[in-house]
Amino acid sequence: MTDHVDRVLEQWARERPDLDVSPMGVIGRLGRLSRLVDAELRRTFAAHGLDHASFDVLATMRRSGPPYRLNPAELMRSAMVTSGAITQRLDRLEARGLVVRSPSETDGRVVHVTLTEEGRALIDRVLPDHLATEHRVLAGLTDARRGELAGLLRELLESLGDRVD
Amino acid sequence: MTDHVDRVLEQWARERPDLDVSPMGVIGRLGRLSRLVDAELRRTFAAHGLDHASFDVLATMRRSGPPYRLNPAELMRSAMVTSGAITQRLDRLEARGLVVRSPSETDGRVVHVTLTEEGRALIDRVLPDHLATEHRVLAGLTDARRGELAGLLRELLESLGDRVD
DNA sequence: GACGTGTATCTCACCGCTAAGGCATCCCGT
DNA sequence: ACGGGATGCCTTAGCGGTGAGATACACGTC
Repeated sequence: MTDHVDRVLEQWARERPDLDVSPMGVIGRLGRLSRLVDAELRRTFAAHGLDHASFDVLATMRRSGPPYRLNPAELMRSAMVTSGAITQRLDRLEARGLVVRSPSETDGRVVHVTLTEEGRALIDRVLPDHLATEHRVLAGLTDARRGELAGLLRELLESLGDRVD
Repeated sequence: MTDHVDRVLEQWARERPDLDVSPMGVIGRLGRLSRLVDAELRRTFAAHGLDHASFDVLATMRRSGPPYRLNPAELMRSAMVTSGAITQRLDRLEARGLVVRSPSETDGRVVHVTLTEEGRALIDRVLPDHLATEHRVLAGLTDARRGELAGLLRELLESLGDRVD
């Protein structure tokens, strides 16, 4: 009963017994899991004509609550991508009529991004499907194990500076 | 003491109390952690003139042991990317003289990829730095917590079909 | 020994992200 | 009032990945 990473650790132990490769037990698995999960989520997004990047922006704006308005800078921090990536995401979403950009009246540097009615309708349509997919992905863990995992991941995130407040 | 994902869960609870967004507690954190860790590892790779893709191929070949020879298909399964991605990775590595491709003598479809002496020297030079970075990334967890986390991630990976043997 | 199915690799068009830099605007100390 | 640093957003070149498809070869079956 081993996974791919156990195999990798065995190989390193044989080839480079002088090195301590134990952190790969966590980091290697994080990477593989992230790829597997993303691939799974991607199919749900595609079924609604979306990709991960577009979904992320729409979801971030939706959960911010009325009036569904954020700035590119806020979206950038939330998504952990560069400003250029946000500009391009917004270009695509705006071209599809899912968001609109407008200049701020109080700060000439700032742009308001607002979810359109179609954007809000789309994300509300996708969300239940998306959550069903996420549930399915985690179906292999009991609720208790899921709670433990979420707690450990939060600990690690906080130690890396992913704090709020 | 909350992280970004706790904030997200609060927002959804306010905006869509009808939905069970609990799986985001795991999947959202997985995604953020993966991005943060990748960004950290990238800097170490860059310091040696590498990127994640190149490092991954070189490391896979190195840990396979003498004669440091694998096929594109094996690299593809290990890296979980498409065949096109492997072709391009090998093109780049071959152009730098870090691997060589040669036709199989026994199967006309198969290509042998072999680590050159420079390739082996490079990966052995990068590895200690890379492992030091991985250690640093996990420094916020005790050994016991790291073990728990690795175990939970393996459980989830196995439930998603990432088994060997 | 011809055929059909499956496997291994490569090709190519397209897509999203990064990194670096540019420009406009705001804020603050003097 | 003003100069300098910070901030917000956009631009662009280049890179690595996907997805669909092409090509070549292997192998079992009739």
